[in-house]
Amino acid sequence: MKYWLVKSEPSSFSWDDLWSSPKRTTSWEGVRNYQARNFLREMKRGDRVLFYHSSAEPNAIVGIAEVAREAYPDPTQFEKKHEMYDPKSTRDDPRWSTVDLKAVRAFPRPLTLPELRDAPGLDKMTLLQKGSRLSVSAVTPEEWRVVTGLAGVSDAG
DNA sequence: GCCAACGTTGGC
DNA sequence: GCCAACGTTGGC
Repeated sequence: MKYWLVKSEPSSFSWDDLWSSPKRTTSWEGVRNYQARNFLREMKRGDRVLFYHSSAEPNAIVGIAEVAREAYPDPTQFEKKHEMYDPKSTRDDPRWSTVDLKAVRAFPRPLTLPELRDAPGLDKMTLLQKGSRLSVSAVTPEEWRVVTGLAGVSDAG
């Protein structure tokens, strides 16, 4: 099992939005960055995913989700009227992928960006790198252990 | 609101 | 293939 992190601006889609979705699950549509897309394509059912609120008050990891469905073509790339429509993508060779994410558990409290920056063992974490804008990133098992430890949760699900 | 950092586009 | 210009992200 691998570990990941996804960012979302809560003003567009928050942890609470995920939690209140049918089956606590949503399709993670709209990723339009190749590196992030490649990570989506690597995800396996059951992989664990940290859910991060960006441009938020506070900026923080707020919960754990899991991969409920592995990568499939992002339908929004074919919808002409959709904001994320990509005229260069074809049905034969879809350019963009999405996965389904399911909320597993909320953190007891948000684990804020300053706390993450202060934590020993997270200095290499993609989220914390200067200028990192990647909306989907890989998390190492050690980083996962540190983050869930700080949050005071086990990963029992 | 500012602006550094980044990814993408397009002219050459 | 290079790289300047541009648009976007996202912390502050």
